[in-house]
Amino acid sequence: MSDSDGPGDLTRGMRLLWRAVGGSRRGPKPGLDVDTVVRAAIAIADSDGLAGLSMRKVADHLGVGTMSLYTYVPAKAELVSLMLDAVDAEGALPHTVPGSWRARTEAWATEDWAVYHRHPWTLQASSRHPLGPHTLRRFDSALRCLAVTGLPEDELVATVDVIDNYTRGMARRSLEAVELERRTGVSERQWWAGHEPLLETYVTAAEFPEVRRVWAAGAFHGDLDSFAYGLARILDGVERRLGEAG
Amino acid sequence: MSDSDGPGDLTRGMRLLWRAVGGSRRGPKPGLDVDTVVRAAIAIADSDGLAGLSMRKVADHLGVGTMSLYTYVPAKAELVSLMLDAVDAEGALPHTVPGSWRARTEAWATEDWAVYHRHPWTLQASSRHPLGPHTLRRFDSALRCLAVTGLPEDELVATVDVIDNYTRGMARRSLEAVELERRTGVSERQWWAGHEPLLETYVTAAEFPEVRRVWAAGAFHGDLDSFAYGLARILDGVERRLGEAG
DNA sequence: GACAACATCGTACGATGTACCGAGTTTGGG
DNA sequence: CCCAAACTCGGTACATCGTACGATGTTGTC
Repeated sequence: MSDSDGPGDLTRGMRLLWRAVGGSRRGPKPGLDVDTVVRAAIAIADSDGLAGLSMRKVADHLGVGTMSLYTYVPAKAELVSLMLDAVDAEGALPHTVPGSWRARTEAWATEDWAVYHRHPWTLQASSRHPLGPHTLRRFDSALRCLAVTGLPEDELVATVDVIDNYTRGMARRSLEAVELERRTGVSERQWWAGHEPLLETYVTAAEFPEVRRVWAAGAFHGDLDSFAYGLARILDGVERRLGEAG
Repeated sequence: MSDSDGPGDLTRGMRLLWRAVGGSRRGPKPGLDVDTVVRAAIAIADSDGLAGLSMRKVADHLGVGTMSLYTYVPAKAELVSLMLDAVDAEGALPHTVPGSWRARTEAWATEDWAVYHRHPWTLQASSRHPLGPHTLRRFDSALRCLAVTGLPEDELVATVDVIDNYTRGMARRSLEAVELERRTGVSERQWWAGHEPLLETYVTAAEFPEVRRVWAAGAFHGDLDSFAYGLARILDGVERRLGEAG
């Protein structure tokens, strides 16, 4: 993760994201287009992660020279911005789900959770990328999920932030195990089995009493769906707020 | 962020983190030690970010050859693991704060928020690093903040996860603006002013009705402390759960 | 005093993003 | 119809990165 995957000139990236780029007239017909490059890059990131994404790999995948990519994309940072926005073009928008605001919000969070598992690299990308049209459309849809609650506008935005951050964070945790297995071939169960003696030694009840207590109670191996549990708590909190306001 | 900042051999990194490294007898006295290297690395990351952290810079800062660092640290990934754990050694543990569980939890979240602002690079590091003793001690302390609620152990862990993820996510958002200004010299207010015409053009009421509505209501420029607001909603949700259980 | 174990670090290698420039291709304006 | 402008393509080159390797020097133990 790094730092340098942030966009350079924001306005330049913005115009590309919003497809406000002047179509050229003269010169040879381009053999590729931005979307093709972005699709190829996403395919590579899906299988190799963000660190495995290099301009050379994308170019090879497309059968062109590395530097030809720079005809379509000003730099890697902008490419990643485009990738992030392209991912948000997938799938249905949550506000169209029938039922209560709570049902819609749960559908939205669950769908996002699935997207993060389909494209784990989205969680590795820094969040300093400019908003593209598809990302903003999803944000609009999320706001609409909660609009019927009648919450004031600033609280609405803050509530969407809570749910969004929670979903990202839990997906990140869940993906750690998956990524660990992909890279080392060690499953989570095997990892715990292999490290249990080490943990028993260092994680003493004297120094970490509460950790030992919940560990002994099986809190780390239980079958509580902690994503759904946490989401339910958050939505309970929102509901209570609705009651307060009237 | 990348991908390659994940640790290689987990057991090797673990032993270093937990300081289970055999002290050597023979040979010249080491001129440095692990903690000195880690402190220097943290100082650089604080000012230059994770991407600005290179082994060469750390070595220069310490007045030694680049490769000498590898005497103390097996690779950069393990160095970052050590840095993350070292940061968690700072400050008081939240469970010692007097008052209700709610007051303690708020203190804990606020303290973490401050840590993220003191060391923004901790949010850029991937979360695939092994847990060190200080990080685990903070986790233990967080569990203790909520233990008096009487929640079942698995729900306790899930609740800590909710709050932790929320805090990280909001800190990340807050730091975007800070980092943007640091790198480009453009303040958030200036950025909005500069992009307002562009936004007015592309973010149409037809395509993004709800975004336009909350924008017009000033939801993005208001002075709602959205971090505190979201935290209050989450803790409300926890309280309601306590009522349900008995 | 010899030898094993260690610290130090110069050199070198393979990646990476991308600046630069030359060469080839298309097309609008005269 | 022609040619210069505007463009695509991509090879080469450079700076920067993590780090493997091995030579050289230093220290503690027998």
